[in-house]
Amino acid sequence: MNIKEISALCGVSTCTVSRVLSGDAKKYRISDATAKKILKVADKKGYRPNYLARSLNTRQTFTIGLIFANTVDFFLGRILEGVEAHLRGTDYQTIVATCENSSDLYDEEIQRMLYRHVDGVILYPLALAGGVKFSLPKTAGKSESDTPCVVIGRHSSLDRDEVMFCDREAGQTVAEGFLEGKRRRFAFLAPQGSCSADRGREAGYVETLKKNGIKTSAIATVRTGEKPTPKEISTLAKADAIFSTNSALLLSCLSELKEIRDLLSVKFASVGKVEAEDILPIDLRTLSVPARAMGTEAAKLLLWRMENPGEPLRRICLPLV
Amino acid sequence: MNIKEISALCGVSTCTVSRVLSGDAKKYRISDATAKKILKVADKKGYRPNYLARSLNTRQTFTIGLIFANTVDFFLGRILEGVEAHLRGTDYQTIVATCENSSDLYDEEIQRMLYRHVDGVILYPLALAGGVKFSLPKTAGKSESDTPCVVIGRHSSLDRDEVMFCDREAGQTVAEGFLEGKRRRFAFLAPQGSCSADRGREAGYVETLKKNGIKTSAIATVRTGEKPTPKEISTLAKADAIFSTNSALLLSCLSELKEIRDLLSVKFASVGKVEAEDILPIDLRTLSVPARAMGTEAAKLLLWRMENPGEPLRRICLPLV
DNA sequence: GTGAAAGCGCTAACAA
DNA sequence: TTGTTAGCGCTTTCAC
Repeated sequence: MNIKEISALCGVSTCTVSRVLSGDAKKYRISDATAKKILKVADKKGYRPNYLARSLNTRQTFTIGLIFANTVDFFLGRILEGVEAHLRGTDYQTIVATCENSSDLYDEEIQRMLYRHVDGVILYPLALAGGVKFSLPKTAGKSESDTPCVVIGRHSSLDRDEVMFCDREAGQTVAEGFLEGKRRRFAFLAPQGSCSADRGREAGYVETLKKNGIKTSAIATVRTGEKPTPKEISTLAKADAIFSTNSALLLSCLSELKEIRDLLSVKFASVGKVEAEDILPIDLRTLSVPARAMGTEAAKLLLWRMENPGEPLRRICLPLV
Repeated sequence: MNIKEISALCGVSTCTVSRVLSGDAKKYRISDATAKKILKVADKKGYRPNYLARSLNTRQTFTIGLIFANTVDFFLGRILEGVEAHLRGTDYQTIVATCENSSDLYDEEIQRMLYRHVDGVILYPLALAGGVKFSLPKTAGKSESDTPCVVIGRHSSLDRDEVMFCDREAGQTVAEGFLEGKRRRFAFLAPQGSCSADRGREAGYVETLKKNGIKTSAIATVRTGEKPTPKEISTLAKADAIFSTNSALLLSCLSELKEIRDLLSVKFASVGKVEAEDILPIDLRTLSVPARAMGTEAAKLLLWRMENPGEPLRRICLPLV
């Protein structure tokens, strides 16, 4: 059932049908009678416009690309739900891509999105190996810089609108909690890749500790890979306050840590809710990541940007709770 | 940069360009010279075909719709990665939709996918309120039944290819473990909605217990909502072996359960990995859900079905580990 | 108020 | 081996 058949059924031209069905009946001052007739027939026949054909003309595909450099477990679903919650009621649809933390895939997926003519992109960027600077996708070109894009969760070198977490503040909050608990030796635990979120949390944490008279020598930083090494575990074991940038990472270290240290004498903190928190036999404080809100805010910001291409960049920061 | 410009640059017709760039140079016996020339120019100019225009002709959009009735936490990201891993190297792209467990949204999203002319759909269906039978989406029509579709995780009333978990076997495995542990009073814990996965796990569990001489009166079933009621908790407290169809659900009950019962005297089992499993002060056995594999298998099955529309239905069952 | 006609970028039947 | 021509379903001038 297409516009042509409808027009035949109604005895009007395809273009009149198009006008009515695009909601432009008023604009073109189409008579109520014809408009109603067309709408009725279209409804009865279950007409659905072909968005491919429409997009070919309008250069709008009503698709939003969502690119995750890696899937962040709980995260991804929540962010997605947030995005969709905001997009619901609009005609936009989400295309997703995950990149398994590979920079080649990351670049490729960005290109694929552009090829698909997405109207905008939400990007959770890659965390690079330590020391490597964030870089523009290799194939960065004009078309890319023209597509509206919101960066979430981590900074990238792209100069775009952003929705971030208040990572520095989170580190600060944790440090303050540790200080109240009269701790003396501190550790910071993060995964090996470098991302702005982890760096921000570390900075806020270390800064606050130092400001309160803690010496650098009493603050250890551990950046661990898939499996923590014995050396890393023993570094952690010396601390009586451990802040991990990532709950899953912390938990994966605990089973080894408990072999060489009494866990109850340590204060823990980490980012990301832990399901079994209240029956866990440790003193753990977790900060929740507002993932869904991040999705919603990112979608909101992206739609706004699509309407307002000339406006200055916006940066939103969401507190961890 | 479109096919027309390329053709002008090469001094050939658009259709020759189209043939070469679609990889059909051989098929149409286009001379090596022209083919090479076209490829070179296209490459130099960074030509990217417009897939909208192509799809309008071919009636293939090279998109796969992925519909999640609800986001299953960890699950969603893993399934998505599995799907994408299989789709990588093909030209297919994934469109996703989540439905927040709402049956209205679920129907709507299915319609949107069809409207988008996806080439195939992977569907994680809705779990309905207790007693309600699974139903076809309200707007089920011809076009829908024509779109290839693979159902994952839970049965639906749709008669389609499926990738499921071996739920019955999982229940059986758990029951056997409990029996070895000389347990006497058993419980099964599930969320309130009814889905085939939960029913299968329950059936395998109860069946095996009964087969081993356990009386019905010694097997309790608890179907709980968001928050377990005191009554539900006290039912659970009577058991010395508790199998939950869902780890998160189990954990959410434990904090209350521990107030009225010594957790160490209970054997627990549940489906879904628990991060902190080895430092958790309970006797818990978890079965892992092969979510990524499910994604991969579903994608594989869907592509196969798209190629083989006439073949009989296939049902794949993935063991929980 | 409505319609005719051109065209979005590409593919495919039919010629040559 | 290549080109001509006619669309795919829709939007959009421009004309009446």
